[in-house]
Amino acid sequence: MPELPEVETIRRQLAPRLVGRRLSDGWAFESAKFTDAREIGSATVTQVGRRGKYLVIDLEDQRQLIVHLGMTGSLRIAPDVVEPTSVPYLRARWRLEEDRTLEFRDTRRFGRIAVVRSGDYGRIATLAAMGPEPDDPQLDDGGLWRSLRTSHRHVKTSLLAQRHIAGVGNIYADEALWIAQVHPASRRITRRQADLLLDAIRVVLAEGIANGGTTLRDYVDADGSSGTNQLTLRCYGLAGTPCHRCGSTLVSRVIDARTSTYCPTCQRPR
DNA sequence: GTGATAACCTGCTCGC
DNA sequence: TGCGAGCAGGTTATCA
Repeated sequence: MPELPEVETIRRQLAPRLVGRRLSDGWAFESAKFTDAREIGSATVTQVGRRGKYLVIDLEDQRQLIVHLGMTGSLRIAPDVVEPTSVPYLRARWRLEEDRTLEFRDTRRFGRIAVVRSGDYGRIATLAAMGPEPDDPQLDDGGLWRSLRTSHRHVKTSLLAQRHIAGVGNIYADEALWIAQVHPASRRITRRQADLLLDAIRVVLAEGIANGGTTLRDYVDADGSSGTNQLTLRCYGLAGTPCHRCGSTLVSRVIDARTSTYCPTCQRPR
């Protein structure tokens, strides 16, 4: 389930292989989520960027190819094939030179592809309203706290909404909340808790990038390799095991339709 | 405008 | 062994 570290890992791998190369002959699986892939025509890649969990590929003609990997999406350079439908779960494909293709596979079809004029994200509501990147200085000095104060939702739900801070998903939210000792269902957090939470988010995302992402089941990078960050998780998916900090048993609870794991002792609700 | 909830989608796990 | 139900979860749409 790609979050910021997984998307950033893929971005770093794809950038040197795509910049300066021409995409052409886009093919798409028959779904409105992917058919924009056909709109590329023929265009040279000038930059491979990222915004939150979205890959943003700049094209020479002032357009951008936007790719969201959803839960099971992968983007990689692969050998060309005559018949795209013969490739399992292939949802989009663009030809590169030298009999290579850029292919997007997505088992569950939760991903999305869009081609837009540069910066025109009106069709992609989450991207249009995306909050600052985690390393953005505007989150410092209480910036995250002030933003979270505007919402009365559960703090974890706010983190996942992408409006207050970009790129955090279920795994890294659970990890950061555990480190900061904040209960995921808190509706109000203190300035100090928010500061600790911001630091924790930065730590877990940096670890995730350093470890090449978290592979629980589907995620692979642009080389088809799994990440290793799942080996360092402190909380996510560990319900029923002892808390590394206090020894209490971690518990799992559904909060706003998202499974959340936390320590009932370290992370007490306010 | 905000918050809550259902739907999308398919492979995997578990219980019978 | 085989089948069906439930679960996983990021985003969007809909409703209150």
